[in-house]
Amino acid sequence: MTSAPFDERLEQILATTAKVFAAKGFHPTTMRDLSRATGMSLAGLYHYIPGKEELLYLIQERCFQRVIAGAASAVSLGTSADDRLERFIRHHVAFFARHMSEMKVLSHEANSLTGKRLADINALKRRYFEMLRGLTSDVESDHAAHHDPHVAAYALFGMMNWIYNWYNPAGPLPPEALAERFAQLFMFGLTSPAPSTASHGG
Amino acid sequence: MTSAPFDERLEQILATTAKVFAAKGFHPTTMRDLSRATGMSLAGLYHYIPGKEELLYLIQERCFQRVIAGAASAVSLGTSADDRLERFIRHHVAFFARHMSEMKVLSHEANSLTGKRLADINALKRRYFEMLRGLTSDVESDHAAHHDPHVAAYALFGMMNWIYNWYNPAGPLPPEALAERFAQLFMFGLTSPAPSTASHGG
Amino acid sequence: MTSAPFDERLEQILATTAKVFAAKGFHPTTMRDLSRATGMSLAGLYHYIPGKEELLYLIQERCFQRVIAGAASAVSLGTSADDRLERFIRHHVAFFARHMSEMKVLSHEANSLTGKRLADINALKRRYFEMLRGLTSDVESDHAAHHDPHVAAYALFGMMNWIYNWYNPAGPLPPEALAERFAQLFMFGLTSPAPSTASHGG
Amino acid sequence: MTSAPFDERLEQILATTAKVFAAKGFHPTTMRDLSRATGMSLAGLYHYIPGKEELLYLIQERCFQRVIAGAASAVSLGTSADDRLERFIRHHVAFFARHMSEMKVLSHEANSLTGKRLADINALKRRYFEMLRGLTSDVESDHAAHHDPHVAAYALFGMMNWIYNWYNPAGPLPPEALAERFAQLFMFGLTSPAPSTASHGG
DNA sequence: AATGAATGAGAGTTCATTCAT
DNA sequence: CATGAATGAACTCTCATTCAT
Repeated sequence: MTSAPFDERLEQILATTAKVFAAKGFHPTTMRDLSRATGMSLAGLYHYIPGKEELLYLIQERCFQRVIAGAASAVSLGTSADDRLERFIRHHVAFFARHMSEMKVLSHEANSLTGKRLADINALKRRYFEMLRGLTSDVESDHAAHHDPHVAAYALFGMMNWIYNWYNPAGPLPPEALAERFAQLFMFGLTSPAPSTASHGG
Repeated sequence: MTSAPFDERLEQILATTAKVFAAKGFHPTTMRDLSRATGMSLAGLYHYIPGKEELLYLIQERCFQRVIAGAASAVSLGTSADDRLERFIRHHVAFFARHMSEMKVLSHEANSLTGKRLADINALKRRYFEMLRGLTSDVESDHAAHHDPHVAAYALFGMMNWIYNWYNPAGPLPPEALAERFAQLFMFGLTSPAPSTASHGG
Repeated sequence: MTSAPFDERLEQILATTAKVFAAKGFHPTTMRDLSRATGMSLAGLYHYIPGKEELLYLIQERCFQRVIAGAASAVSLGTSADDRLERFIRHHVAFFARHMSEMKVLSHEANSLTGKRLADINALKRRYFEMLRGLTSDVESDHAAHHDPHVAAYALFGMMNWIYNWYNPAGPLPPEALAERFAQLFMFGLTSPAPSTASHGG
Repeated sequence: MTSAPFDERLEQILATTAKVFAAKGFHPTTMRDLSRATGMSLAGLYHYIPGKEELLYLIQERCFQRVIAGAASAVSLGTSADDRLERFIRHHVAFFARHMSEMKVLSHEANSLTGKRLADINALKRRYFEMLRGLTSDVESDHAAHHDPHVAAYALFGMMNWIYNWYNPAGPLPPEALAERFAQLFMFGLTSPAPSTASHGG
């Protein structure tokens, strides 16, 4: 049983494709690039997917389903509004760091899909966004800080999604530290003092 | 002498092109799209620019020069580190709102250039980034909040540049209000209370 | 032993293929179309035939052998030149109506074969044509109507073979009636009166 | 003024294309074949037409418009039903002989178009068919030969359109003689005596 | 200054066919 | 006997760009 079953092979293709899309962008990437990167023939790729756009769709769809599920699970363990928001942030950043290519493709190629595929992904995006908006809204309520909560949610997403432009998960700043910094920045702002290390234990 | 001079015509072309690039993306936009949008013949366009990539370069280069100059001028009026940072934010958001297309092209097509053109733009980007990093660094110093300041700068840029994904400057939230909210969020965090309206007048 | 023997299976394939070729044309039909239509896998088809062109060849070859044999047998019962010609016409039209797909493929895809296969089919075509030419020639001799007899034969074939463009055997005009009308038209022309119904009985 | 204007060039392309389509068939013909046959680059062709199917459409549409106009004009000179029908036949055959390629493409590629283009051509085809059906109907009335007149019209079209399968206009039988023979066959049948040669001179 | 015409290179996709299992 | 997987070759069409006028 040397030949991998269909799904496994498709998974390989999607993983490789995500890397190439992340590196070159969806439009500049040619099917021939993907053929080369996957080691398959051009026609062979079409055995697994009906076209280039479907590749992008599959990458985005799977990735979104996973972040959404992961976030839901992470948030469910929270004990307070603040705690839940922080868990959301930690999860998002950690997931992004672990799936850089896919998440970059999700963030950067948001409008490279068309028609029904675009609509599908946008529906997922809305779900994910609403999740975060609920959390920021709750935090603001708790702190009697009443603002338009969708602005805060978008601000946070911007902060977090922008990282594909600069962050290297293998660099000196580990994802957990980045997540914590983001959480602190977003909750308490730039002017808040660095939390004492002890505060974690107490 | 009904025909506009060269530079004026080029300006028109760049403005129109920025809109089309913003709407469709750089790669999906064809020279024929630009020919149609500008009302010029395809060959006519080539009298003003040597190629499609140069259009992108010119849009990005001019736009960057202007934000940088504008930011420098805005910041120079600041009376404290906090004030200077807030002025930077206000300026960036206001500029973005006034030049949505160009700024989206700047943010989204950061890697659509190649070679020397890319290097040129990246140099400008670095200058602009360093400007903000200096400001966040100063604010942190003032507040004895010592963190890696480039993370904060990137976070703020992410927050602000992400707006091309959701913000409508002509909608209910005017750019000034958005800028203020961003400034407050970034400086004091989500948990800080809404500033009293009186603070505006006083 | 539920699986049909090789020849039976081949027959099914040819019958299905003829329908698809008739409906879509030889060139636009893909092997995948045939795989779908026959319910077999793509590779499975290749167990029965060496390629797409062979399918067309087999359909044409068998069909031609049958019309030729049928025509010979029908004509052999004739009692006069006129009678023999009429029998040929009746047989051709009836056969066409009973094997619409195959006959359309024969008529319409006459030049979709290449090389030896084309030559083979053309030889059969010539044989069939010569048969009819002999008959029209005899009729003309009998009526002292001397013309180039191959023109008449081609005219009649045109009249009869064209029916795949318009005739529906399941419609109001049954094949026998069509054949009779063609026979009358061809023998006596448009201006001849309709034969009295009585003439059939007497 | 060495370069031919757009329309003239398009005309050349259509003429050449008709020949190639007639020789190889629409589907087997590749755009590269047409590029070679016209002496233009592949991309150059697309300056004149939006795609391969449009070439087929234009060839069929123009050809149909011309036969229809020519037939109408020819028929209008007729002095009796018989005369008008004969004129129609003569015109059709002569036109076919003069425009063999286009007429073969019209006859043989009747269903290679799709969608609106197909509908358009089918509308023209109906018009032309109705023209002939009116004529055969009138002739039958005059001769008190009452049959379903559309069968006769289809028979005649079959007779005439089939010629692309065998007739060579440059061969021993000139188009006028072929037309006359068809007219005689169709009006009076195979059994009618050859018209006296004198009738030609007098 | 401006353009219609033209093109080389390459894009995504399809196809008939093969082969290991 | 049957098939999923795979592929080389080729297809239609598009693109950024050039050039004669």
